Amino acid sequence: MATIYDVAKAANVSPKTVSRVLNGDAPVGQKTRDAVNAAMAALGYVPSNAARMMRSNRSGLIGLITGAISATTENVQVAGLPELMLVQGIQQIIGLSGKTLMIADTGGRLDRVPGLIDTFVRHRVEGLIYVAEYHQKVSLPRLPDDVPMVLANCFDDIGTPAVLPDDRRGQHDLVKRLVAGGHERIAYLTLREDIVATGLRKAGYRDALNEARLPYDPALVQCGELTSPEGETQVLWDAIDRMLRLPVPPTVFCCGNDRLALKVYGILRSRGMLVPSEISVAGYDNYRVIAETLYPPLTTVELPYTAMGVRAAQRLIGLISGEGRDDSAPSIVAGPVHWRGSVTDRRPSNVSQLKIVREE
Amino acid sequence: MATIYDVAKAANVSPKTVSRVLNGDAPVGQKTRDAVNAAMAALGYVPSNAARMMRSNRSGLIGLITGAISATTENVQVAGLPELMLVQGIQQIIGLSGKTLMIADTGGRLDRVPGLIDTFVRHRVEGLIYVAEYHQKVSLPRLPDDVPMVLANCFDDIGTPAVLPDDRRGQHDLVKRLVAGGHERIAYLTLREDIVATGLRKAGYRDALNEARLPYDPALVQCGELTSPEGETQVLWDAIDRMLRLPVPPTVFCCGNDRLALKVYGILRSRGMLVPSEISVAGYDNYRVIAETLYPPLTTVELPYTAMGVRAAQRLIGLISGEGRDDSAPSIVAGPVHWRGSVTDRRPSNVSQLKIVREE
DNA sequence: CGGTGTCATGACATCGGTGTCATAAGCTGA
DNA sequence: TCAGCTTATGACACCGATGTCATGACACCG
Repeated sequence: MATIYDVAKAANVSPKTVSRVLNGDAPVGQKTRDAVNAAMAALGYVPSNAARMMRSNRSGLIGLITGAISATTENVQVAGLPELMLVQGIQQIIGLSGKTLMIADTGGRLDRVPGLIDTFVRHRVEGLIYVAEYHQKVSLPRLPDDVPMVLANCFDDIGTPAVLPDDRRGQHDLVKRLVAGGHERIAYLTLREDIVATGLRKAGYRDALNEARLPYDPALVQCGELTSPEGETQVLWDAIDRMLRLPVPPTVFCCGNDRLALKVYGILRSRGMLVPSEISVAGYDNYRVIAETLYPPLTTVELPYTAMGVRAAQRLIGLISGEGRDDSAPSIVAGPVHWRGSVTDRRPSNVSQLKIVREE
Repeated sequence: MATIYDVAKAANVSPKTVSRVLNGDAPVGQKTRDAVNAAMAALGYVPSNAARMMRSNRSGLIGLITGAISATTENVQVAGLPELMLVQGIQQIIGLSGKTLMIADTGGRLDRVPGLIDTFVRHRVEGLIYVAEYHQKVSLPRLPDDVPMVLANCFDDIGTPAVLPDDRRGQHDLVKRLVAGGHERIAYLTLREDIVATGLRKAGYRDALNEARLPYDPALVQCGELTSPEGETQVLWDAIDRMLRLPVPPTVFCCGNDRLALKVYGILRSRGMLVPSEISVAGYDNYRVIAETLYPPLTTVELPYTAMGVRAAQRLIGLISGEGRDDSAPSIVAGPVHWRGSVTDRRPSNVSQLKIVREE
C-alpha cells in the first residue's frame, strides 16, 4: 500500500507538502496541489490512520459494547431485538461528529466485557458506550481515568452517566389513556418481577389509577413471563383465566411487552374472544414487526430506543470535548403511546387534550 | 496514557525489554520480568495498537458493512431483523481468530458505502465483509487489490466470493414435508416478485410438487406482500379469500416469511377459521420471536443466518491467510425445517425417513 | 584455558504520518 | 532600495511500538 513518501516522490515534493494537501492546514500552490492530487489518485493512496493517530494522539474512535446482537439467539425471552435501534441512534450522532464507531459484541457473556474494554483501550478509543439489552443495573470494570463512558439502557452504583427509558411515565400514559377511554378494570400481565422495568411500570400503572381515583385491585396484576419459555404459555393461560373469572372481569389486558401481547392474542382467540370488540389488548415496546403486523394492530408504548441512543451519544461527545466531569443524573427519556386497533373505547370521551400519537 | 518508555523507566530496563515481556518473543530473566509487570500494573499501561500496527503492518481488524442495524426502522417490510444473526455468526469466527471486528452501518443509504469503505481502508482492515439485509444482487465500488472481500446474503456480477441461503431447497423441503403429511392443495403467499428469494422459492415449491407428481395450480400461488405497508392487509385478505373460494380450496398456506404468516393468522382467525385444525399455516425465516411466540407456534424454514455468517467469516479468514485468490462459486447454505404446531398432517404417514427438525 | 553457544539485555533504526522551525521567493510601502 | 511581511515549501524530530544487531555474562566442551 502506497505511503505518503511514495506520493511525495511521484509528485516531486516533500512528504510534508502532501500532508498539507491532505489536511488543508497551510496554503499550497495550485500547481503543486494538482500534482499531488494526481499522484495520490494514480497510486491509490489512502492515508494510514495508525500513523496519523500516533502523532496526534486522537484516534477518532468510539467504542460500543453491546449484547444486543447476540441476544438474538439466546434470551429472546427478555431482550427482543429492538434495542438495536439504540445502536442506530448512537450511530447517527457519532457519524455526524466525524468519529468512527467500533462495535463489539459480548456474545451474551458478561465475562467477555473486560477483554473487549481492553481491546478498545489498546485502540485508544476516545470514549465508550455500554448498551444493555434491557433496563437493568450493571457493574462494569473500571476504565482508565481518561476514557469517558456512558451507559445506555442501564445504570450503576457509582454514578456513571446513564440514559434510561421512562418506564414509569410510559405505563402511566398508556393507562391514563385507557381510563380516558372508559376502561376501569385494567388487567396487567407483567414481565418478570426481577426486572427493573417491571417495578417502574407497576408504579406508573398505580399512578394513573390513583389520578383517576380508581381502586387498585391486586388480582388484576399478575406476572405473565417466565425465565424459560417452557410452560410460559400455560402460566399465561392460567393468569388470564383467573382474571376473566373474576366477579368483575377486566376489559383490557396490558402486557409487559409486545411479545407477550402476541401470545395473549393467540390465547384469547383460542378462547373464542374477539380482539378488540370483546376484549382490548395493549403491549409495551412498540416492537414494530409485531405491533404493526398483528391483526388488529397493537396499541403499545414506544420504548424510545433511537432517542436514547442519540442522547447517550450526545452525552459522550460532550464528555469528550468538554473534558468536564458529567455527574448529572441519568437522562430519562419518555416515549409516546401508539394508539392502534387493539383497544376500543368503552364509552365516548373527549381525549383530544391528551398528547397521544395516533396511527393508522 | 503511559507508554512503553514510562514502563521501562519505572522498571529500570530498556523499552525493548518491556516489549519482550509483553510479547514473550525472547527470554527475559525472572526478576526483570517481575519488575516490568509491576511497573505496568502500577502505571495502568496498555500498549497502543496504532504503534504496534505501524511497525508490523498488521492491523488485526476486519471490517463489516451492513444495513442490518438501521433496517430496523425503515424497510421493516422486507428485511426483518434476523440477519443480525449473520453478524453474530461472523463475530464468533472473527473473535476466535484473535482479530477485531469493526462494524459500520450504512444507515440504510447505499451512497454511504464508499465512505465507509474508505474509513476501513484508512484503518488498514485486513479484510471486508458486506452483509445485505436480504438475498439480493449488489454492485459495490472496487476495493484496493490487497483487501479481500466476502459478500454475505448477496452476490455480484464480478464473482466476488459470496455466501447465500439455499432458498430453493428450503422451500422444497418444507413442501415435501407437507406433501408427506397428506397435503395436496398447498397455497403459497409469496413475497414481492422482484425479490431474488421469491423466484428461487417458487422453483423449490414446484420441484417438490413435481417430485410428488402433484399438479401445479397457478391459482394457489399469489403475491401477498406490497412495497408499502398501506393496504397490504387488504391485498392479503383478498388473496386468501380468492383461494378459499376455489372449488378445491387449499389445506395449508405457505407464507413468504414469518411476518406474513403472523398476518395470516389474524386474518384466518377473524374469518373464524381455526389454526391448525381447520387450516394449516407455514412461514419462512424461523424468525423466532414470531415463530415461537405465535399461538400455535409456527412451522417454518430456518434461514441459516448464523451458519452463513460463520461460513462468510471462514472464507474471509481463508483469503487473508492463504493469500490465494478464491474464485470458487458462492457457498449455498441450507437451513432445516422447524416443524411446529401450526400444521397438522391430513392423514397418518411415515415421515421418519425425512430429515426434519422437530421441536416442542 | 580458549573457543563456542545460550541467555539476558540494550542501542538504534524504522514504520507513516504531522508539528516545529527554517528558508526562499514574492510583494508592499517608506 | 531595503526592511518587513506573507506565501510556499522543505528538513527534521517525534509519536510508541518492534525488528535487527551488538554486547556482556556465563556455561560447557575438548
